[in-house]
Amino acid sequence: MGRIIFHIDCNSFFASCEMARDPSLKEKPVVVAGDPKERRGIVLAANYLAKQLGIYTTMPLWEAKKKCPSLIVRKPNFSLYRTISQQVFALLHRVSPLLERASIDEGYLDVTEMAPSVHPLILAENIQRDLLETVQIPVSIGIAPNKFLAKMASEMKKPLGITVLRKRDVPNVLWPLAVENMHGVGEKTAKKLNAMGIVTIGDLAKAEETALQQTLGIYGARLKEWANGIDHRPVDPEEGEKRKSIGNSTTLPYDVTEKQVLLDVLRELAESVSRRMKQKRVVSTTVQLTIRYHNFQTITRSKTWDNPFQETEDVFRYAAYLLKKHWNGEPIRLLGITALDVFDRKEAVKQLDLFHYEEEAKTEALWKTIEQLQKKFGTSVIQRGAEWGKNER
DNA sequence: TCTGGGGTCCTAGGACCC
DNA sequence: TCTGGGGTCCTAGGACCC
Repeated sequence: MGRIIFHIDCNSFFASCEMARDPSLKEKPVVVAGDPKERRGIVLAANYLAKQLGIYTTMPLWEAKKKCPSLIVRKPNFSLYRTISQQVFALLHRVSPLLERASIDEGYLDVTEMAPSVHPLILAENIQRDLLETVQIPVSIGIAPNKFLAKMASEMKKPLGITVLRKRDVPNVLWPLAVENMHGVGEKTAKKLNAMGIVTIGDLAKAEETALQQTLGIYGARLKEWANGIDHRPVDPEEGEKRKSIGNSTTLPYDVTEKQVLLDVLRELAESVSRRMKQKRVVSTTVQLTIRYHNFQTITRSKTWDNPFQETEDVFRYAAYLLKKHWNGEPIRLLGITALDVFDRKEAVKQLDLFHYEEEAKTEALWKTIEQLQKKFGTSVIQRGAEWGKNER
């Protein structure tokens, strides 16, 4: 039995959020971008009017303004985006709890079980209309038998598109596309594939597996499967919720060499990471420090400690240790702190308890052995529970 | 006038243990 | 007086995505 998977993708999400909050922006070209004075002047999101003028995400803001002098620029407001994202997912969750969050603005829904009672196309139209009416967020929806095809389908019609992609459509629809249009193929992989003579998704689908394996490793085999429309990954609600790391980084307003300034920045980052860890009720044993130098060379250095931590003071101390140890003294453009492999605080308590019990069990076993030896040889040199101080004197 | 900030997954080498 | 092979953990970095 085939599955029916939806991929729901919010169109120009940050820009849509700004327009939802301020409807006067609707007929105007809008981007969300940071402050160029703080060296954060790149486009994070562009609405469709701005996109029509050739403006795209990651474009430097000055370039976008050159293309459109009347461009409206909004500072990013992440708490607004998180709030609206929650509203979007709350609505999707009411459709079905088989919902996996893939990022702040996209998710997968497994509606296989609903198919007998409602036609998928009607369902998709309802979802799209509800989201537009209740939270003013336009979405595109891809409908397909698996996650990969659903993702590819949602990309095909924007904004407010609904696209069905069946397995049998793959040769006609997917294979003619350039390989870099495929989800999972970035700049580097595209270059490698092109060098092997693989230009289209169709070429990839028919490529020889051993050759792929050689240049791309295990990833090559997966890409080939996807290119053939095969993807067995389940829609897993848990997967989207569990965090594996929590980090914060910041580009500094100028390249910094003063140690005290760097430590002040680290403290602020540590506070933020610690606060977020507490919110999520997780702890970690590994801190990673990211340093981006003035020339954009970026290094990461990490260290694992014995005891789980969560407090600002610990995060800061560990990050400062890494900075002291690894900074080569050159001007720094960006600093970041990440708590890696976070886990539930309750697990940490359990682990500590287990450790405790284990140690106790070992001690207990040792005493039993000693008691047995004493029985056997009839001496009692060692007394259980003896007060060592007294005995020694 | 260059190039944000939040993540995930995979690889690979060395240490260490058995 | 020559040097196996598997498993796990730690660390660093690359690629990708939104």
